[in-house]
Amino acid sequence: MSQDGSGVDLETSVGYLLKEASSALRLAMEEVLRPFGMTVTHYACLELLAQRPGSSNSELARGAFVTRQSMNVLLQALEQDGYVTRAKEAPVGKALPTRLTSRGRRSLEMASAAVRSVEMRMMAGLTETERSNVAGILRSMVRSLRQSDDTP
Amino acid sequence: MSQDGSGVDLETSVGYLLKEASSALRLAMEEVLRPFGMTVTHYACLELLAQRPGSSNSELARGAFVTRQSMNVLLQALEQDGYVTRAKEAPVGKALPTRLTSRGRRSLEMASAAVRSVEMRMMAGLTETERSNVAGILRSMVRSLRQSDDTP
DNA sequence: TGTTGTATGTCAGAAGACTGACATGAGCAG
DNA sequence: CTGCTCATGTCAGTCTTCTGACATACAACA
Repeated sequence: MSQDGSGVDLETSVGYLLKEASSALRLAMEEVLRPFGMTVTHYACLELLAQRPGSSNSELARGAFVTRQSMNVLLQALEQDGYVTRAKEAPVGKALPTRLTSRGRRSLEMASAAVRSVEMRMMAGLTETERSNVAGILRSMVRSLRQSDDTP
Repeated sequence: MSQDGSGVDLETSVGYLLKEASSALRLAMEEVLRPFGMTVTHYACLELLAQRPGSSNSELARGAFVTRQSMNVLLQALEQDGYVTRAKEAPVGKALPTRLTSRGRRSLEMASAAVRSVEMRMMAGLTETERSNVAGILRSMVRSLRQSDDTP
């Protein structure tokens, strides 16, 4: 409708659509997490800790797709507010294992239900075949994008 | 592998995979745009203006998935650097039509080629059927997510 | 006419994330 | 053992984006 060969047609560009989808997802998640006073990264951190207890700051940062500096700031706040506990000494290296407190677990439980409802809504408009393909497609794109990304 | 019913399994969660994919795309785009001294939002703004000349600040903001306040800051910088021109008076309402300068067009041309190469790489790992399905899937997810999002 | 609602541009302050930098600890080659 | 590399934690400063707020402009309507 708007392209003649050069340039990127935003209407059909998968990159643009991907950005749009992630933006919509982010908005929807922020909306359901707001009642809990929780940001998306905040929630991601707790969810990661629930599935991988004892993760280090750097591991959590990678899992939440932020820098370890950003995750560090968040972890300090979460510890101060009693959602997580961090080992005072590193059992090995410098990595300090982090774990959820019972308060963190309770908080996560509610948030997780809210987030699940968003994901359900997101998948609701897809056909059965689409639903079974989407994960593989996204994983393939990630793999391709990282091809010559971390090999400079 | 890690879930028993409650919680969100990050390994298979489409929401998480979507976030991961958009993060990878963002990183890859930042990498190819850095040589041009251009951020992703910066590029998105120019690309939007190329396809929809005369767009207003608010229209550009919606197209780039940021707030109009953020886009306003960017536009002021772009105008000062000579990439765009903004009408001094609104022909109708308050919206100030914005257009690319020749410098902006030249700058976009190079950036656009770089971004296209990233998108090509992203699609490279997909099968023919996946390639023809991905746009529809993303659009469906966006539509579902916005269902009761802007109807509070 | 004037009132109400919606959309826009813009300023100011706050929050979140990033880059840069430094020190520490582990692993490995020599 | 020593030097090198890599990963980690953390502090500091900066940047980008967001939220909040206000004024303006048009449209719809009583």
